[in-house]
Amino acid sequence: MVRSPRTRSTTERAHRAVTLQQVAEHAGVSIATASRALHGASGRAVGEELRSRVLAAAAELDYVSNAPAQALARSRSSTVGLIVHDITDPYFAELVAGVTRVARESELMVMLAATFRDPQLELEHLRRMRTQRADGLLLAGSGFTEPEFAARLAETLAGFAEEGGRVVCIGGHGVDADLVTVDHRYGAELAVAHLWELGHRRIGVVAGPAGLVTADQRLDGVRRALDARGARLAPRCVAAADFTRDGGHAATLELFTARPDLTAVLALNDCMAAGALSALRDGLGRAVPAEVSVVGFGGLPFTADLHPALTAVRLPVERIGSRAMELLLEPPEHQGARRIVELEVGLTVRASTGPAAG
Amino acid sequence: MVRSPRTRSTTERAHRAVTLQQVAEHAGVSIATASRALHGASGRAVGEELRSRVLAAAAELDYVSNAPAQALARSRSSTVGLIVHDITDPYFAELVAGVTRVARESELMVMLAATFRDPQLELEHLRRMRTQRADGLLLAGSGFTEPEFAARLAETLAGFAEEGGRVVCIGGHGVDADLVTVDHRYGAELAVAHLWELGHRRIGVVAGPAGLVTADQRLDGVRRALDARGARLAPRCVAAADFTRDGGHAATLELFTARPDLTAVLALNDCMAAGALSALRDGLGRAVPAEVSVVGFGGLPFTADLHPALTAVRLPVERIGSRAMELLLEPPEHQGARRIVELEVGLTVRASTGPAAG
DNA sequence: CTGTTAGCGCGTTCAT
DNA sequence: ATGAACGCGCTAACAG
Repeated sequence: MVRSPRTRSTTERAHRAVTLQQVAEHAGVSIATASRALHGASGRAVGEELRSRVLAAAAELDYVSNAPAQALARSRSSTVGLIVHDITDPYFAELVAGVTRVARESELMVMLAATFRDPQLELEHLRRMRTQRADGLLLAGSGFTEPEFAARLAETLAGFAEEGGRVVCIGGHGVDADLVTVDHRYGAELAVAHLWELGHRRIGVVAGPAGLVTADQRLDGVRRALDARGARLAPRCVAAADFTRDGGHAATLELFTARPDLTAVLALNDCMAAGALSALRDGLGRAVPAEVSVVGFGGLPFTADLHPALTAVRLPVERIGSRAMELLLEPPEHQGARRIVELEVGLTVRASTGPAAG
Repeated sequence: MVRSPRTRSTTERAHRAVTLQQVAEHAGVSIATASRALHGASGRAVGEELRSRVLAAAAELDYVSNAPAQALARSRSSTVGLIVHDITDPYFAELVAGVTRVARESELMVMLAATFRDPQLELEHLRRMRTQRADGLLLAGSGFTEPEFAARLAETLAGFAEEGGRVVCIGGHGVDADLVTVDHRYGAELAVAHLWELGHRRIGVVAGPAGLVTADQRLDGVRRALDARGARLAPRCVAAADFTRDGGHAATLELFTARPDLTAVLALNDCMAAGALSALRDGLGRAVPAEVSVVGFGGLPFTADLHPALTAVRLPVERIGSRAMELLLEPPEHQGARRIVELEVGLTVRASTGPAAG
């Protein structure tokens, strides 16, 4: 069985890896038997005798199966795509941890891509995931409300689904796909209720960029919670900025410039809350919580080490990630029905909130 | 050209994706021409006329190339593997950010895996990356000094390299591969020098688990820095624990139980430093920096928001990640020569260090 | 239980 | 410049 010695382009791999073919020859069996012995599927079991001979041969030759070839033959890549906004945000890091944990247990590879909240980039990554023929897609980024983007996203996802790919969204999306989320509005309600009970009536909101579903939901929750108490969220009581620490810092300065009389600020994510604390302390010279109370959103571990320790809406982030991955794996029972998993939110009260100043 | 209608197993993708074949037919050209028009390689250029017809057909049919098939045909997967210890550690998150940024620019997919500092898991992931025929491997985890593991690691990497895969390590490894790192010893030296100048003579070290190359190097740096000043690092002045926030907390308690007279503690990573601060404040009731000074290692953004703001050895983490990815892409000029890129470390002095108490 | 064989979708020689 | 045909490594029918 002579192998035709085609010349190789320089970009090609230097030496070929051991193939199933070689294992089969080495074990003196057919290639099919080798495949079955190694993966135990199709055509039922293999005789004990041959099975062990194949395994021995594989071990001896240091055989490593070729996933791309398997993917081609089975039209399943054993790979899932995970798209996040910003991995340096502990929220997404934790999410990724949850996803990868389940993925490993299921012997799936995770392809990671970050959008940095750029819709264009998101579409680009999506396309790339399609190219890779990912078996599934976890969308933790996205959530842009901009209509044209939403349309293109829906289109791309439809294409992906049509080819048999599964999609699970994390956090609110305008997309018709399975969803793992929390009740962001209720979370905001918890935060407002807490502040309200402490006597706060002038509450500012450090918000994320407009046009992100999750951010909008949280803000909406604040609004409704205040409405329910006969209060109103004045426009000047909301400052929007990047969903980052520095964004939170800037937004807080802006907020207190417009409304120096605020007694509490609710940041719509943990990173922004960290920025808010810093702005209040170093930029504005307001004591927390003596003069101003601060609440975060997420409640990730690092918020316990902020100063003062942050009161925050608690999201089960690792669970969100792992549940999303699980959902991707469980075949949907009812064809076509959109599955929605809503996990619980809570409030972790720590030192950054206190009674409203006189 | 009748397509044999094989029945599909249920695990297979529902509907086939558009193939190059179909694009070619739709454009009325051969499959080879379609391929060339779409990727512009091999057999030189394609006539303007046909080229645009192919492009139009591809767009019309929403053609998305099949990466596994390409990988099989070209023996290149356009995929790199990235192995980290713990993504929830901001250090690794930042590293991942650097890697993915460059990967995107180079149109490469990144497969992420986390070891949680389990050598077994690391080997398992490595194998999986081989299976995927990753073009390259970025090893940010690993760094275990345990001989048997090192041997198996070397073996696996050798196999990977033999098949044409490239490997770049991040941080010290006992592995003979290209390396991007910093001078951890010098970083430790900076920290010790800083504390020494402030008058500290009884310095404790909150160390990571033994058997990690990086941790060992940092500890060694401390040792040498103290030696150079005629001091000694007593065994009881070193407490080891997990490289995590809680590990740092526990180790600090242990440290001060054994040596209540310490005036400074150097944590060998940022997370542990966060734990140290918490232990000193809440567990031990020692004021920082009035009674005890604390230095971290990494200097990631979040350390600025700790209380007090952390003095830390500053590592260019994002750069480390991006340089590693770049190194993976640059073909080595001198065959066989191991490339080592060493990036600069510095010291960020903030509020957690001060003069040694009386 | 085991072997034979036909594709999976694409890149790439080799003719034309 | 274009097309025909082979093979990449593997899975899954099908035949024994």
